[in-house]
Amino acid sequence: MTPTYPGEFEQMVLLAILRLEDDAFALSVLRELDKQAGRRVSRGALYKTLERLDDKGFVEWEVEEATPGRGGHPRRRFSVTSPGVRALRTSRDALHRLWHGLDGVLGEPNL
Amino acid sequence: MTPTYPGEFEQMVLLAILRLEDDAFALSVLRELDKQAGRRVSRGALYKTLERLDDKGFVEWEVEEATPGRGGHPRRRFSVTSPGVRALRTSRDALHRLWHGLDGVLGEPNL
DNA sequence: TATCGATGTCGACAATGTCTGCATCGATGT
DNA sequence: ACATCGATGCAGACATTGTCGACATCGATA
Repeated sequence: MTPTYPGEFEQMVLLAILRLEDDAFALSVLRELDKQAGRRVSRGALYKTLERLDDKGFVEWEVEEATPGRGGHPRRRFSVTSPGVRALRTSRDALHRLWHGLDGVLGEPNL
Repeated sequence: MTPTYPGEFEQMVLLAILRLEDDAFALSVLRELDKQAGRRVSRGALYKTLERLDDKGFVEWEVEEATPGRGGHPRRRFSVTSPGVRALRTSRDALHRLWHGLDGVLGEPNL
């Protein structure tokens, strides 16, 4: 069985969750993605991705314990599992190796 | 119009082509991908990706001027176009920003 | 009570990722 | 001559990801 790699967007979602730590609710992830990566997607797009990451065991979540007055569906706090972190490391390392030595062409990272 | 982002594998292919410089023929790209990123795919998979990158204007190619004795189809030498390099920079910067500060969780890059 | 805001879910469709099988055509072996 | 091999390339099919819009829920507030 050939391993299946996390897609481009899936990686970003995982990273956004890690950065948010205890504040990793879906909509915060959406904002973080926009802020850090300039990536804007609809909520539906994000939820689908989150669902797929859950299927792969890369994220898990718990419903938030009642926040005072908040209507609608209870929100879920996401977190990245160890396999998720491992997958992230693998992808990052592969890209690093390919980027290595190409600064002349790509220029320095623009943070 | 929402820009469409290069996928994970597309990025790797572009990077491999850049690294190979004058030796960027399809099968060399395949070897480079395996060597640097540990990513093995079939030839068909690569050609399809190359075709799509061409449609997007991220790569271009020229047929090789007769190499002494080489049967089969003439091979194509690929190169990344400026839009291709730009797209690569954009993706890289987005990832860098998301990675930034997560060394504690992800560990140092393993080159 | 009508709306609003923050959530979540569904179904559809587009874009990417990936494979297998087939075709081309020098070189080499028999 | 002929069968095969090796390095290429192409086409079809199908799986996985990426992405959206529309709809549902339910406190708070107008």
